[in-house]
Amino acid sequence: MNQKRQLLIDTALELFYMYGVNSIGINEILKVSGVAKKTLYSHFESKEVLILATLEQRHVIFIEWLEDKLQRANGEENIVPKLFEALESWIDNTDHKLGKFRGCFFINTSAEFSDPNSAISLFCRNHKGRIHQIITQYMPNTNPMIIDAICIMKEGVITAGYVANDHNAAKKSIKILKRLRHSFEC
Amino acid sequence: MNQKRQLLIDTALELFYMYGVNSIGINEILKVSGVAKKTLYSHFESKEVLILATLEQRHVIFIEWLEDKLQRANGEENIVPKLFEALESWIDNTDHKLGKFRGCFFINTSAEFSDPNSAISLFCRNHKGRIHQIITQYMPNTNPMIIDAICIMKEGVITAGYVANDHNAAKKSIKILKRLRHSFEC
DNA sequence: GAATATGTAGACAGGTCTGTCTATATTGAC
DNA sequence: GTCAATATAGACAGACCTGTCTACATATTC
Repeated sequence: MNQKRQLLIDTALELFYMYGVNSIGINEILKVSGVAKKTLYSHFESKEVLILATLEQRHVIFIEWLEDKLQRANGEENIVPKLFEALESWIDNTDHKLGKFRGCFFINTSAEFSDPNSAISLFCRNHKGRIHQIITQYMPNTNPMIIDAICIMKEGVITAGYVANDHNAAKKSIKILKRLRHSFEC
Repeated sequence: MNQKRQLLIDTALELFYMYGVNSIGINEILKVSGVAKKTLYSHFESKEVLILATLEQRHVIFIEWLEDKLQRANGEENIVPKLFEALESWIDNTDHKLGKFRGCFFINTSAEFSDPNSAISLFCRNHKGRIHQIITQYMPNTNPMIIDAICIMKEGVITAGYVANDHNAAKKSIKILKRLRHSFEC
């Protein structure tokens, strides 16, 4: 059944994101989902493959969330506020689409895998590249330096939000990027 | 002996940083260091206490490294280039003081501990606060908005360097921050 | 030289982990 | 009703984990 497969992915993503992929064992996922071990291993040949499936799932959800936010901006100069307000609502737990904030699943998962050429590390790297692409796509007339600033600061905001428990970085970023944009106009 | 204690901390820090705290067992640290298990547990009452000691050690090394770099800047406007060139050399492995680059030890370790009130998470948070303080201290006449930008981008550069394998973010940050500074002067 | 502190080596307990396997139950197609 | 696919429950193997413990060795201090 694809239902069981999906239930396993949903349960695993929830637990992996909240507690870290190395802290959650297969048995925990089975207990919470109520699925049998044999069923899990008929859908996923190993835990690593299940982790990759949860990364894929998170990737799809994150991009849906991001594009939904960016589409609401009217005019290119509104992309930055929309993006960073979205990040702020994620960090503040006032937006529930991405679950209770515990940093970036891709950053956290990368941190647990030391081999930069592992399938998991590569997936996380590609995810970040894809996000960069999407932001660029929504800002075709914006100076590349500003796009770079947005992408660098976005990572900083998420990291500071999780590790340093900083809830103001997003608002600060909007002001900083506004000023940077103005410096190109005068 | 404090020698054994120090050897354990050095070995543990090296392994924890390279592979992640949950991927390295006590036995691995004992094997590499050649110290007996009883000795380890006479110095550290648990693995968690050992992890805290390695965080403390990394904190001291990182601050020494950072202050050494910042002290070489002549004039406040040179702090940003010095800081981000330092980050670049860390990421590029041309500076060996912080070991082979595998992201930020504090970010990575935070990612492995889900309880934000655990001693480990708190230590990581305080470390980030201390770094913010030091940067502020070296730039007493700089606009707070620029300081915020520096701190947010610094996190972004380290994260992008590790997860996305981006080696250009530091150079880009220098240009962005230079322009931001100029926007305050004219 | 005796006493004390500090070290080594590693067995062991009790728990967790991934992944395999057997035996049985349920479901849907024909 | 029968057959095949898909599910369940959970024992089990073999490995690894942290932390305790015993027995013995070495080094320092008095």
